[in-house]
Amino acid sequence: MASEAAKETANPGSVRPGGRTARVRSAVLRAAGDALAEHGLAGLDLADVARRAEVGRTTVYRRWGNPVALVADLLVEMAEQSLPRTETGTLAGDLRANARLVRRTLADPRQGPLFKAVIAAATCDSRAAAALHRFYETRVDEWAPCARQAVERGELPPGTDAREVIRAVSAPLYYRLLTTAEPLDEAAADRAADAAAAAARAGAFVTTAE
Amino acid sequence: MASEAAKETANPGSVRPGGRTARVRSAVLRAAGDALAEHGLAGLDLADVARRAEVGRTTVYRRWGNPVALVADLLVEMAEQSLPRTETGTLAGDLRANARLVRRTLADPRQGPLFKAVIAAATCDSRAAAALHRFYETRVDEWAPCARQAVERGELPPGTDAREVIRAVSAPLYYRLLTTAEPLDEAAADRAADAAAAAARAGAFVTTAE
DNA sequence: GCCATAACGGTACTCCGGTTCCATTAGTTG
DNA sequence: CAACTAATGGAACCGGAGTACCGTTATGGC
Repeated sequence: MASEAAKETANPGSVRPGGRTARVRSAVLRAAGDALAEHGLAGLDLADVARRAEVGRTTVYRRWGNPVALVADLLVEMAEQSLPRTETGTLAGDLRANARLVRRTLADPRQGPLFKAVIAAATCDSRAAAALHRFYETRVDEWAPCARQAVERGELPPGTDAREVIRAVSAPLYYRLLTTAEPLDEAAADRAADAAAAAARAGAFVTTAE
Repeated sequence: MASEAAKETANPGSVRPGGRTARVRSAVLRAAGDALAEHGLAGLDLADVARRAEVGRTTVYRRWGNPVALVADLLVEMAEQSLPRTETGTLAGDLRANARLVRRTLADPRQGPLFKAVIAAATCDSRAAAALHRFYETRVDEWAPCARQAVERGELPPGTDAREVIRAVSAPLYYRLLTTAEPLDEAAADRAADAAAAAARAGAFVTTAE
């Protein structure tokens, strides 16, 4: 009896997710990414996004409603498409590869501003924050195995928290991106990787018992 | 001849910076801090700030104009008041003290959200970004001596970049704050300090020649 | 291929964030 | 302490962001 009363008005796009709806979504998300990269989160105007996506203004307001909700959806999309990791055989090599990949992303003229905007959105809205956390969770999980293998190889002490090692590589790069005016060059990436490797070897990421 | 043509309309508050003007500024900045801590950057409404500060709506719009400009000014204020650092006599001790101070700040129910908001603002506006960079520059400079002393003591290799060591302590804490849902506990702070110390001892922050 | 309806998109409207105007208050200067 | 004017703040105003309405399109089930 509750069949039509229960769902009320489930978000548009959830009942007929194929065809046009999917096309609209991807066009809007792409446009939103462009707009974010250009003007940042504060300059994100839904009407402008609709224009760029060649989609009705009404549609964007109905399906997303506000800028941060749109960013949250963009993050879900971004989390889905992860790029493969490279394996070099040594911890130092793997971490450098990771650091350089992160650096290249953050220094990219489109991706860099986009990541900044997405982080800003996460600080404003808990749904966006959850989406961002998920995004980084998948990214870290993708690379954690290289630290785990280093433990097996004997390069790192047993009990080392593999995910924490990977996070230690990214952290200085994000910190530099957000809090300094200095450029994110390859030297900074290598330094971040080397520092993480050194700290890991010294046992800084060994989880004590628990 | 250019005496009155040159300045045009210098921002209100710059000609008579004393008395009431200063009082209004500090009331507005305090109110802005409260509002940011509560609703985040996206929820920052200038009219609301004016109400909290018991100041005319017009005044806030005239002197700051938009949310990010207000945040930028707030950052200038925050940069001025730096808290003194404690000295323990060893690198490990000093870095732990620093890490715990940073952690306490970021975990604070008012300061934490405020810092998030301020970082978000910096990603939206270059003036806010410049103010944020200045803020961290002064904070890092405040603590860099402890790494410099460690070099003199022989705890760290010569040529170590002291400021980079301090940044390495904060980086994982900010990274965790922004990209994960995990809490910022004291263990995380100590781990950050230990990792930075280990990396520094291993020479990860030695600036090669130049 | 046909029907029911989810989802889109144009138009008209509303409401409030932001501005303008001007009278009032209070620093600052001589 | 008097005159000058920067700065404030109330009130009226304006424009555009966001909403409501409804006809049109095309998806998904049969």
